[in-house]
Amino acid sequence: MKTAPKTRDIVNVNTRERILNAAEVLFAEHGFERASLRALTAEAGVNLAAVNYHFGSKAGLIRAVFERRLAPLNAERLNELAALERAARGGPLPPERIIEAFFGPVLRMSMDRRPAARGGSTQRDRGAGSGHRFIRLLGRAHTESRQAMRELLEAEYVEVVERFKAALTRALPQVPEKELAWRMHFTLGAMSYVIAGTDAVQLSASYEVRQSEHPESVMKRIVPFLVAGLTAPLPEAGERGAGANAPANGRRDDRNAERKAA
Amino acid sequence: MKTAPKTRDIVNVNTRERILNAAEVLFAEHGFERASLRALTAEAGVNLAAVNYHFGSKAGLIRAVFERRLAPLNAERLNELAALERAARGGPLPPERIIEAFFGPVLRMSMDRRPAARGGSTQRDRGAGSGHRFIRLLGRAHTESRQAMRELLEAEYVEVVERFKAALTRALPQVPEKELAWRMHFTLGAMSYVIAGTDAVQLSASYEVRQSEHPESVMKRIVPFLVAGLTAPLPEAGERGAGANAPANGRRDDRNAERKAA
DNA sequence: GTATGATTCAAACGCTCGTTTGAAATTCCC
DNA sequence: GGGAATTTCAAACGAGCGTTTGAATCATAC
Repeated sequence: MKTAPKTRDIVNVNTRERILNAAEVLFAEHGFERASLRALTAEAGVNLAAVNYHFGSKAGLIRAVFERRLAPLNAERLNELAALERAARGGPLPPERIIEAFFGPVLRMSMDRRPAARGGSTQRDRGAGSGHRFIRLLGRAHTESRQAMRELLEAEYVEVVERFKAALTRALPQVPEKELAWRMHFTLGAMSYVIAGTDAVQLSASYEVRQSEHPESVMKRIVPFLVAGLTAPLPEAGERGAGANAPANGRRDDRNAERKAA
Repeated sequence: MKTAPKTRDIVNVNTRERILNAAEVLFAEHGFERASLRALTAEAGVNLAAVNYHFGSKAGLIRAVFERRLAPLNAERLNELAALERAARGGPLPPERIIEAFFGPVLRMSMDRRPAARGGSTQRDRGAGSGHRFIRLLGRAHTESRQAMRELLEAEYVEVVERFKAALTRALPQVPEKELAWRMHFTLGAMSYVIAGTDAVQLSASYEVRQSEHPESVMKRIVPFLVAGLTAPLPEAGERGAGANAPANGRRDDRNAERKAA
């Protein structure tokens, strides 16, 4: 067909990477099941059998797609957290810094719109950057329910989750461990939803909201939201608290009112 | 095979409902793609062709599964909201009541563990209640990216979203419309993640957290979290507020840049 | 009882999928 | 330059999918 890779580019793009790049695109676009190896290898301009030759199976390919990007991403998260802790000299970190260290690398990667890895996209170039594509894929993976996918992500995430949980525990000593686990769960949900970009309920009229918003502005919006949630008054304590009836002014400088609970 | 439905039960369970019930189970368990009509009709104890006879196609079946439950669910949401507004006599509602009106019906439905609809589950009875099953399915649908699914949900949700958005706008007048749209987006993300029950990153050690937790206690935890987020200090305004300790480096002083909105 | 319409059934159709195969092409190394 | 290893290729395999078909069965009204 349109395979012109007889004459290799100056920078020879090997088959493995072409497959990985095409897989990122198509998995993000159609999901893991619906993206067929035939469509995928056509997009990459390689032979159908190449996937099984290089990755053993489709499942192996999926694993490789994640390993290629998730490891550096999580390493960056840990780096940022370590830098914060170094700067804090043993003191607790501000929760917003922790959130930023976790979410920032993802958002920054989602801004990465350089052409894929090593001059890859030979076929029709989709313009979208490799990072951006992977982040969409990652969001999808977060809400995936297949056992294999869960295990794959869990393995990659285990250290990151441990470290960030510890940091948050120190940053929010007034929040009991169980409560904090739940709040991290809510936090992860909000984040996943955002990076997945698949708001099934497009908020109707305000649909345009998400369109063409810059990642930095997303960060500016989500961090206060999550920090407020993480530091919210504890549920079991007293009244329903928060901005309850006397609502309006989101001010709530009663911040450390949440003294309750050990 | 094990099909004994020659002798109908006293309460005749018609084929349509048996299919819908089995579809709920298997779609929730394996997803829409992976759950085949063959497995589904076997579970229901009906003939393979019955799906196409009664629902036209697999897509028609999916649509029917949602319509059967989503319409009543959203009607209940609107009812609760209307009751709140009646009680408030024109005044703004407390945000936590609005959250509860939106999330409550879902959580309550997830507690519904009565046997399916009309004595349905003839095959091996899975014990799980029909409501519970559907909610898991709904959570999955929320993170689904297929165009048809998005449109289906959007159609069912459009009125609910409009009404709740209006209520929140009135309850939180200090939050600009665009900011509120984003915060609703985050809110929906946290909710979807919870009801989907597919936390890919199981928070490792605290994995047991989500296990066997009662819905009411989930509600008690998530409502303060979300209300705090919805009423958080605005990002462009003044300090990062919240529980921010003081210190740390990353201070960005460009604060009130961005004077946007209405 | 018999005609009529609705429903169920076993079987097959056409298609796409992931994977395998064995030969051809290419690359590598001496 | 030649032999071995690696990589690519066209083709096919076998399985599973959603759907269709046409006859058998059932329910209902005369």
